Amino acid sequence: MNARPQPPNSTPVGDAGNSARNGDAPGGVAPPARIAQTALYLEVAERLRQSIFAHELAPGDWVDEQALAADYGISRTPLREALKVLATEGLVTLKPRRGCYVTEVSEQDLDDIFPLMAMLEGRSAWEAARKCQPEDLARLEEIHARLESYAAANQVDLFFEANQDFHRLIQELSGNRWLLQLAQDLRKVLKLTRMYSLTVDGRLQQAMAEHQVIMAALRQRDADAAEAAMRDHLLAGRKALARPLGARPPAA
Amino acid sequence: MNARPQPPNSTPVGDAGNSARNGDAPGGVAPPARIAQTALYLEVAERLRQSIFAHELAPGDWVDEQALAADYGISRTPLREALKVLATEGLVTLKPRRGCYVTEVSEQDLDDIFPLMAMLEGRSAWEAARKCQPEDLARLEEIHARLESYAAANQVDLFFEANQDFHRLIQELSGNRWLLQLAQDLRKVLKLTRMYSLTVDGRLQQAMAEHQVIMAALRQRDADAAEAAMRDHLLAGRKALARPLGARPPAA
DNA sequence: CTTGATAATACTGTATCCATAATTATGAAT
DNA sequence: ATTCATAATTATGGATACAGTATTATCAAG
Repeated sequence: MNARPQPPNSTPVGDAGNSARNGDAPGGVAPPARIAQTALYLEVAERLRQSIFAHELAPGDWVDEQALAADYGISRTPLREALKVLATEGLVTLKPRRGCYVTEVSEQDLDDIFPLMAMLEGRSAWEAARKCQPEDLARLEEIHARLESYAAANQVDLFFEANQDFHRLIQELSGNRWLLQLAQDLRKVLKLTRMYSLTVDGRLQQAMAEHQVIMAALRQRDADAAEAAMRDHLLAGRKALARPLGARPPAA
Repeated sequence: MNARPQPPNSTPVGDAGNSARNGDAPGGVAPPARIAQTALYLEVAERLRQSIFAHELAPGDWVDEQALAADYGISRTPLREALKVLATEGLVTLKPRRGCYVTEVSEQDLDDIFPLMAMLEGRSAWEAARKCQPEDLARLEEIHARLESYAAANQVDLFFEANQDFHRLIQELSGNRWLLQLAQDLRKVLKLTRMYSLTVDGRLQQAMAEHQVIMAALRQRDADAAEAAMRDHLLAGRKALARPLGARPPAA
């Protein structure tokens, strides 16, 4: 029992899994322009995540601490702290005395994770349907419209981004901080696979059709229907991912 | 793309959230007897969790880094790394430049978390019912029997421990590593509340009755029934917790 | 030529040190 | 007497230095 500097003025709980990002030059050293209010290790963690998602650090790769520290223009200390965070999130694996490796996601992992995501996102949709206000729905409609145009133009990358926004907004609308947290943790892991499913044949159109059902349920504020639609949407996503895995070049 | 020391020999993924513990003297310095294969920061993290669950570090408390480091007989570096991990788990809150505080769980948080736990543990029971083998069931029966005797003797602490084992084993039997991970993350947060619900009136007996239903479903390998029973069990737990919160002395 | 042991190298893990920012205490002015 | 401003103290955040262990390369023996 101690509270020397000051008992926290009733701040309920911390947001683990921040998303700080700054516009540092990718290869340059950090100039003294760091007035940042956000902890360095969190910025580094986010930057590492981006590198991992972009497969600059590919699954199975060894993470060279001093090389990265030199590259980022920082010392090893905040980098190591960031790696601890990513390890807790499951993005990297820390082997004692052997270093840090980017996590590899197996087919089994996907089979395990997708049903969970379906549950969590289904629940999000359920809660969102009950709580969302007209202005929330409007924001969803806006993203939905963007998705539509991206799908029509076959803009896979933009579609992917907007799709993330769509799902994330629904999770936020659920108003359940913990639900959001869990879903995002799993999504981070899924992003390791690069989700090539979206590039498959008519997956974009199929996804849009599924989104339509979700939107319809939300508009009617039918929680059970929204939950079912979202769950089906996720499970369909797993199926689409099932076929092409392994043999799919980046196609940049 | 780099893999200098050695490409990880196909180890799929790391277990975030280790549970390493050694028998160090609580206040003594760590002698050179550390041949430990487990990283120090993980040991420290586990020790901090125990302190938090035991309310030696109570919700809202400030965590004094150097005092703790001195107490543990280590430097601040591994302690800080451990705190980053706990922050990611949601057990503590790191405020930039202001220090580290033990997370406080609100009533709202409980309302958010319990339905999630009900979902996750329900799913665990569902998967466990389909996958469990006779020997697995035997282990469950053993724990179940212990619970029965503890309940009869009103041994709350022992009951609590065995109850954790019961739930955890079912989650393990689900064979879904990610499901286990999510459920345990949430359970850690719930443990912050000390779960006084078990001490209330006939809650132990009620919990046993609910466990009976779960066991019956598992014996018959009825996945849907097991899921429903587990879900109801968790939600009943929330109700039991609803009344007495706030006014419940430790009663050591 | 292959296989084993030994030495060298390099990286991880921990400790110590320094700078910066926040909090607190003290003093002065209203 | 109360309040605001300023200075001192203290803790956090980051960098650097050091120790220990794993890996790799070299060399010798079979």
